Amino acid sequence: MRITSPCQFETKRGKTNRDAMPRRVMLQGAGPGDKVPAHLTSVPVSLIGTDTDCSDKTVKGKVVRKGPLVSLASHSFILKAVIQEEDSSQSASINVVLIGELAEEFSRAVNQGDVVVVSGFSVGRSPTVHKDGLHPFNLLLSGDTACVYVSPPPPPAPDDPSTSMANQRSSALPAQVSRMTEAPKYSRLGDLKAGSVVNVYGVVVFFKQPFMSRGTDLCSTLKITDQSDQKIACTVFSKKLEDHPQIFGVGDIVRLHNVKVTDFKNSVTLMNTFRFSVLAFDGAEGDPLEPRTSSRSFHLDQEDRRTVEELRTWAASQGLLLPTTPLCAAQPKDYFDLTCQLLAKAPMDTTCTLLRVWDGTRCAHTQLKVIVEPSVVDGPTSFSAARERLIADVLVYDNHVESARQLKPGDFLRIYNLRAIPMSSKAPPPASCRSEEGGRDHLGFHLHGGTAFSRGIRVLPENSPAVRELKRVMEAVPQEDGDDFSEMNDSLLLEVWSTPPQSPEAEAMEVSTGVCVSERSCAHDVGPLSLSEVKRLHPGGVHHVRVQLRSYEPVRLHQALKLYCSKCSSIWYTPRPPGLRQDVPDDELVASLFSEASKDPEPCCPPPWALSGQVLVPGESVASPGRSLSVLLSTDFLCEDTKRELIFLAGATLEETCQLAAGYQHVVPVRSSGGHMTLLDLSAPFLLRGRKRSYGCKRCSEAAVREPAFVEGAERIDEKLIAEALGVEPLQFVLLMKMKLQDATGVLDVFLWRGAESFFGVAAEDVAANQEAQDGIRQLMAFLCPAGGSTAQRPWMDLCLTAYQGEDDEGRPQTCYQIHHSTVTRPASTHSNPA
DNA sequence: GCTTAGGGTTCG
Repeated sequence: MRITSPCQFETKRGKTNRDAMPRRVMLQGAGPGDKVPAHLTSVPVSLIGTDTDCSDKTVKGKVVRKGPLVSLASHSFILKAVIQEEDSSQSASINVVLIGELAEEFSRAVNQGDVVVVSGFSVGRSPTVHKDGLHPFNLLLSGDTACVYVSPPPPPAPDDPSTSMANQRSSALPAQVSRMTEAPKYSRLGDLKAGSVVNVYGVVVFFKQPFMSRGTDLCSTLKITDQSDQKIACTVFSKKLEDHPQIFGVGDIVRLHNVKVTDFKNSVTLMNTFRFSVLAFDGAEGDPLEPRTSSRSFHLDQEDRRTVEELRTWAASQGLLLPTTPLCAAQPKDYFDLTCQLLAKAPMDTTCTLLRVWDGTRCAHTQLKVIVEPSVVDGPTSFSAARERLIADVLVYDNHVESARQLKPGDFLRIYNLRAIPMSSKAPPPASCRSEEGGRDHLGFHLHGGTAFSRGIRVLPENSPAVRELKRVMEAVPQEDGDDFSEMNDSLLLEVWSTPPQSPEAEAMEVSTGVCVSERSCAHDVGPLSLSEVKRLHPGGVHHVRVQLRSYEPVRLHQALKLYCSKCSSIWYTPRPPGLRQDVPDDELVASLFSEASKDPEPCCPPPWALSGQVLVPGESVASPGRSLSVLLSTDFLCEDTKRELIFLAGATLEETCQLAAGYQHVVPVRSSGGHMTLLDLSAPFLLRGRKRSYGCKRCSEAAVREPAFVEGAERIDEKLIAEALGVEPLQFVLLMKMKLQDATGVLDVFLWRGAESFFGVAAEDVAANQEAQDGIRQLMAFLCPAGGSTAQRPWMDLCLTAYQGEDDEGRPQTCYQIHHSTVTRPASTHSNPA
């Protein structure tokens, strides 16, 4: 999720001195010392357990998953990967956690698909075994002895059409060289030099579907742009359709590898070279980051994702995304792109095919219907009268007849540059056509021959956002003929597509309908405004609106949970709440920080104010009996009532720490370092209280283990007191969402942040700690914005918005909005039991 | 063997 002011995002990127770094990720065949030492013996993954003597052992496996490189404080890194044993008859996978420089080097030098041999590891319990179903233990690689030996993947089979770029390079070049180019550099489109071969990202501003050239190949042409604001043409020639970019529309984002920069008529042009590859992405912010490619192996890392997100944000700010037009909005003489489903098709003659399509909306104009012989129709030959009113008859000509031949009824299509042709009522339509009713403005839909203006047809995959939206609209259309359906008028269908009616009467009608499910708690004496009125006003005001929720980000709600530092105003990504997925840092990473800290305990003398002791971790079973851990107790808290309130715990795993946190009021995880106690890295919680975990700001904290000041008369210690003593600036859990609101006059993006807790009626801290609170928010969002529901089904909300001056990504002033003083009041029926 | 295209609305 991207937002603009008032919040600043922290980008967490460490720096390391690469020249000073010893190489411990060895490329086999790259030089001396790159071979796995002969005295090491390989151990099968299935035999790994905590009793494995790891000192002279190696584990070999293919890297089937490589996680992002996550930076910790002190310029250190952590990275998680999964390796899979290839040779064993029953394939076994195990998590590998790398820490420090090794993690950074691994991230740079190892790709998914590589075979690695690891040595110098230790074995720990995998905290994610129940979730990922992988090996109950994991391999921890850190310190000077840990080493990774890498072999490039085997060369691809000669008949494999989806040969990856990495594979080609690995087989064509020495390993060392291939790895140097493994993290590709991308050129800005403003910096291209003729004659060079480059990798680029760009937003598509023009494209043609692949078409047959006069030569031997299919040809695609693109025009792309980026923040340097150059529009660069790109031509792809290849006989194979799968080599071509899969562009669905203007605004898509493409990543091109190995394109040659040439000059044509004093303009820079890009052309594919023999190592060319392309990925395409949806261009809308918030869409899944699913690359479209027919290559089965490609490399996409965090940096790539970040680049795509940046381009999406930039493209949105430049208005580069062009929406398609629903049938109900098609006007005579329009050229438009139509996203639709094919119901039936029929050949008319050798140069013309009829496609019968619908998109769930009804054309506002009387349509020309094409009469065909039922025997030549592919698909149903007749539909109910109600459905028939929603069907558009599209005639496609010439080169598009061949594309139409490949289509099957049921396919989801995008038809580019479709023409709505007004048929004059004075000149009678051709004999093969009849109008639905007698009328003046009959519309015919034609896809003319040629490829100008992207003209063509493309099948969209079922999982694409456009098709999901299309299905959502279609599902809202009643299935049966009936009175209710015949009552359904065009304005309702327009509303389903969220195309605002223009007339004030329509506005008034819309605003007055619907059940309202929220209330304002503010005392502002202002009247309700429409969104279009709000947008016309300058920042600085407070507005009351009645709106529906059109969409929201992040869709994965746990990502709305952030950690906020009130001192430096940074918003940090949250650690994953138990049981949910999160990117950085997740529970596995937090767990490995504990594991790392619990290894090789150095002797450590307790500070004078503390007493050392032992605590027994409750054992789960005979197989894993409880063990004793050393703890420090503050002497001040040894008196009768408070002695169980604060303990400093060293050498415990995350799992053990959580178990102890259930029995003690306040648990501070510590480790010994250089003979004295320190806190763990601040990616780990500095304090656990029952299920609640407290985190500190990496920027503002100066952590040290110190005795909390006992406040005279205070009955209990709390997070604040402990954080102060430890020099930790505690982070606050916050909820942050971006919502797209709509009313009959338009849409408006607003933030829900400061007002989020009162909006949802829940504390962010509780959302972080318990599943019920998370489920509650999820249900509430589903109620406000039901998946598959029509706009008409969405409840209305009375909201109070504050408008303020923020900045966009380039620092330009932009009016931002936040929801405040508003609470959703759900009807009783939606208070469903989470169980 | 190393081109092909190099956008810019229509027969119907």
